[in-house]
Amino acid sequence: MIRSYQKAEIRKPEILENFYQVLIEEGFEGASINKIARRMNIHPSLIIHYFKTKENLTIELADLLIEKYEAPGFLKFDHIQDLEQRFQLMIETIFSFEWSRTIDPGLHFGFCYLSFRNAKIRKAYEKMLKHFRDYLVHELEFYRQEGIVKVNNAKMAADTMVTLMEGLEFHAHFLSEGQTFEKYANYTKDLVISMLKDEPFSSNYGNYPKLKNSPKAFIENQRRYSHD
Amino acid sequence: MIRSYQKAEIRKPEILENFYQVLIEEGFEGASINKIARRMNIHPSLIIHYFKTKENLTIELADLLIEKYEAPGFLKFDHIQDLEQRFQLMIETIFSFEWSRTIDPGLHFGFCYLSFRNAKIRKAYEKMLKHFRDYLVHELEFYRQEGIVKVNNAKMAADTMVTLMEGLEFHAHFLSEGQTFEKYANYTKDLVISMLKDEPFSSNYGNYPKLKNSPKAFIENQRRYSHD
DNA sequence: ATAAATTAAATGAATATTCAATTAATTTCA
DNA sequence: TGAAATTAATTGAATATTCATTTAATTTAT
Repeated sequence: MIRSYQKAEIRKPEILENFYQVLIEEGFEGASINKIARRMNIHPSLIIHYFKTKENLTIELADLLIEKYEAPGFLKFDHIQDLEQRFQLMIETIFSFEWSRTIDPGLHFGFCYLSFRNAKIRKAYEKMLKHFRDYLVHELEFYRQEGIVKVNNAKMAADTMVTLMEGLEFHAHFLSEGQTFEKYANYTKDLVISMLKDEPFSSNYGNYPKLKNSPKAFIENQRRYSHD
Repeated sequence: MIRSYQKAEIRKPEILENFYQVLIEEGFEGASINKIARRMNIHPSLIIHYFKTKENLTIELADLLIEKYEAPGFLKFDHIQDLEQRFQLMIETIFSFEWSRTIDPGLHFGFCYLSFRNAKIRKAYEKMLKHFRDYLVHELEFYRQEGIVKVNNAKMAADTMVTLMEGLEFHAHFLSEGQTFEKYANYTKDLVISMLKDEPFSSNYGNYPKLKNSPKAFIENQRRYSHD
């Protein structure tokens, strides 16, 4: 066997990346240290050497994936002057297909489940969600001061936004019936906006001017902040 | 080893019940045929005899749990004359703690995850959710005719109700921060009602007259229909 | 007596993990 | 600068354990 030497700082993330791929292909039941090693042409014990136990490996992967959501750049819209537009881009972003696919949806549910059994994973997940929720609370309070929204309970509203964001994936998997992600996402956006603006639902339903090319808007925003 | 003979029709559900318990205690990774057998004081191969493979065992358990949700009695409110009250009891029921705990929440997420990897489980789950959604569509159309609600897209509204019901468990697990289930559930109910009645959210927020003793109301309704 | 229910015994494959040995890269010191 | 010492990366081989499953035998009920 030809050895290919790598520094730990290269090898460790490489192992995590391959673990991620094996998980997608084989699921949590099917993913084993041997399979990761085979895939990488390295010896299984090298994985143990770096992570000690499989549990650690799983936890470190969870942490890594969760970091993706906490990357702050995607959720900065300060460059947009018009506050109404800025607000809408935020809604557009967090209910976008691209945003929902930051990690593989199957794995996402897998880690959700694991968080019921592993305190560390649960904590990490919780922290990420609360971090996101607090960001939304902060934003909502800003938009309230500026007269864009009318929320009397920002925390509850933010909780609901997180929950609906989560629900979007649930719906896409179980209830979409072949319809586009966008269709139900738009409905959800309308509901959220009517909640935040305190207007009857029908006044938003279908009327809210969806940004054309929302993926592009999202990606553009991503590009904008990827180099700082 | 003392043998305890049971007919298949007794033994099979008994195995499923014990599998359910082992799953709660040990999770999907930890649950094995041996552990189920040990728990029951029977031989592992008896389980194989009845279910052939572990996969079948899992699928049959999923089917069984899903049936619980499809039991029609819990969702019949015809005995209430006042339509507004009847409508509210429906909302109260599907967003109640008791309803959400029809099955263990951890397992619920587990099966959700499994549905990404096993087509049969996914199908069963999907069928159950759609069945429930269609029930809601039917009810919403009735209440619309009676002037209780104002929905112009019953299917979307019903999808959202299912999604929010699902989201309630998600919230309870990750975002509740020790607060009661009811607190966020009430917020969700208000949101749903404002969506269905097409009123501004604030006109319902906190004002919707929550039925006192909602658990009792739920259990009462359960009792009422458990013997037919 | 026959079929159903149950166990016994054995299977092989896969599992995570341990420990010692080997090779390469890096640092030390002359 | 360049050999020697040290550390880091990697493999090899072996571990015990657990796993689902098979086949054959045995017990019980009808």
